[in-house]
Amino acid sequence: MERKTEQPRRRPRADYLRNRERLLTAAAEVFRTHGGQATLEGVAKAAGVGIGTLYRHFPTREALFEAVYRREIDQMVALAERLEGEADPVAALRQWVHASIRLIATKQGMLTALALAVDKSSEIYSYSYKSLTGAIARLLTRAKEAGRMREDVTPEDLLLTLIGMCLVRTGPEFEDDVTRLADLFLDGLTRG
Amino acid sequence: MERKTEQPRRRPRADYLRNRERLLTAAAEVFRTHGGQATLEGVAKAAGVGIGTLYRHFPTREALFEAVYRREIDQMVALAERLEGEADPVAALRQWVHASIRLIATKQGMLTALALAVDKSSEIYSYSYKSLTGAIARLLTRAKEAGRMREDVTPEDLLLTLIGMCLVRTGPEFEDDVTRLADLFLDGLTRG
DNA sequence: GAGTTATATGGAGGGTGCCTCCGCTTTCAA
DNA sequence: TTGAAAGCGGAGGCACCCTCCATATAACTC
Repeated sequence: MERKTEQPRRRPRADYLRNRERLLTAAAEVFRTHGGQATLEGVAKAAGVGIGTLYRHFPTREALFEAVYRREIDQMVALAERLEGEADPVAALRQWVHASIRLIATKQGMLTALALAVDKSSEIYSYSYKSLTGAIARLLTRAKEAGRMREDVTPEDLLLTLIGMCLVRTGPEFEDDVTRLADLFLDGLTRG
Repeated sequence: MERKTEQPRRRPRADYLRNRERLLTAAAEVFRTHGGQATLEGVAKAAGVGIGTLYRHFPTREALFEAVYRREIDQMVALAERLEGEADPVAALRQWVHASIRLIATKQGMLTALALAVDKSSEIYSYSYKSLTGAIARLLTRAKEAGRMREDVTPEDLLLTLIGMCLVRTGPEFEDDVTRLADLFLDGLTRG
């Protein structure tokens, strides 16, 4: 028998780490400016590496999206957890929605990129969907327990509506417009 | 001076009309099954014409979308006009929303196709947007005049939200899911 | 129904992006 | 210093985009 766990023979090569970092930085920038139509060759060029290198680091377009945006998803989840401490559960939910819209606004192209390119069966999709649904669920439950929220609203309802509203708007008015729409929706779900 | 209006010297050629019809039929089918990623070469093939013929009839991808879907937009507008006669203005609005979702459901791929491929400055976009906004405006005004609707809701709010909700769902559950979301939204806007 | 002309056809071809593959280079560590 | 594992880049094959034009054909004229 060999050893149970093969520990890596070598530490990662310096060029590997350097190129990976360059690719992520370049990709975030290129997606932000070009949206979902950004070409991967453009990302590689911006990062100053060959296209082959990009594909070895991120074998699919989705893998690249995932690496670029997982951080943002995690931020949204973390914020929801922090807001569980808020006294007013409806205010907490609304704050979370507003903050999420603001976050997405700074990453113009993120959502379009995800919606256009990401297969619903992919890992990044289910990871994001599950994390966010879970985060919303806790905020929602508190509001319901306080009797301040329609009982039949699910976390999915809220997440999907929020995403949909973000998808139909673009440009400089994004944050204001989407916030307005989301508030209309939230007003209708809440009491008090 | 020549004659003011040049009347066409000849009537349209039979093959022109035939091919145009074939292209529209094929395009509707291909978009329905493949969504916005459908290739135009695929459409030409399905129609049994050369790619060059497709491009002469519809010089851009958007021109083809426009020709295929203008009818559907017009249907939604016509329905809104018919519903202006309804006694209950809130019920009328809800009926319109439900019917629109049902219509879109049968054209799976329509919305994705439009959202992915259509530039916001294009003719089909502004035509659709204006027609639909106008149609909704009249339904909305009646509901407001009856004191049954938030005063600060605009037709754009409703249209964008509806489109957004349609964008985030796909598959066999489409109609039920989207109707549910839209009802949540409408409930929150209306009184009585 | 033959000739004339306007109109329409199809597909080759040049351009671009996708992704794979593999010979060469760099880094690590012995 | 040197062997080999790990990583690199870009050529190349494929698919699709769209244009262009030599060829084909429908409509009109007499």
